[in-house]
Amino acid sequence: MKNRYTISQLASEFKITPRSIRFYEEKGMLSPVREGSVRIYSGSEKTKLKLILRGKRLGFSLAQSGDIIKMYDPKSGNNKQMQTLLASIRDKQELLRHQRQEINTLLKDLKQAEDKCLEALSKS
Amino acid sequence: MKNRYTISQLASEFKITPRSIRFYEEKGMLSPVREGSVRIYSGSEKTKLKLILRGKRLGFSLAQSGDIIKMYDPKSGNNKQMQTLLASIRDKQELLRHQRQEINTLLKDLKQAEDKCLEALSKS
DNA sequence: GTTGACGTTGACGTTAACGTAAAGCAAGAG
DNA sequence: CTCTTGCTTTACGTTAACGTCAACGTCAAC
Repeated sequence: MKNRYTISQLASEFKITPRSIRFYEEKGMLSPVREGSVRIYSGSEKTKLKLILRGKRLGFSLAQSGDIIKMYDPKSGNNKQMQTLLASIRDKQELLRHQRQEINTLLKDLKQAEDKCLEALSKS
Repeated sequence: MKNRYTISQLASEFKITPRSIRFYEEKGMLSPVREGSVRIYSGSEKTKLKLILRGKRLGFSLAQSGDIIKMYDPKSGNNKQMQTLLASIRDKQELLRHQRQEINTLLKDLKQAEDKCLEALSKS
């Protein structure tokens, strides 16, 4: 994994604007290193960005995506915090399984719609 | 399937406000019958609403949810329109399958995070 | 007959997630 | 040295998706 990305490299790779990346930083979700005043992104920062965008596509808010990201580094907090984290991880899993179920439902419905389309076309 | 719902019945059933339902109507996504001036929702209107909300949970915009809804009634348009509809149905299917894949990826990652949590807790 | 629950239509306010424009530094090309 | 390119910050604008509020109608109940 490469370890040096400029803001516009990431922007073009993920098809977003630099503005968005800076915005995510404002929200405390990214913390690139500075060289002088320019932002340099490490591989793990890039991964965070990827997770943010994936979250977006799945309909999560930035805050929610932020929560998910936090789950990736155990943060080595105390015992109680760990329990809390574990609980929220399981919540998120539950939510994702539910979402997957809804997608399956929609896919089934769309398959029916597709069939109706094909039938209509065959009769023309 | 019942065939008469008032706006607040639907609102409370779906845990949203009447305001939201009227908003969806403004956007042309619902068209309840009027009795005098009050809105009466049929079973199929209710189904539309359900689809709108499901779309929302899956991260679709209202416009996108609107597109999905249109796919459910073949509209009996002409041949060319049907082809277009079929194409967009397949696009949406593709998108949903992709989303499902992303969910699976996230679930895998969360499972790892969960394991790391459990391990950290067992050592305390 | 008025109170209260429920409905209506505007109109304006709000939040999230950026876009856009202004103004400036820093480094390489000509 | 100037020009261009890419990055920076600051600040205001925008869009989607509602929330909130005001002002009113209506019908049953007390």
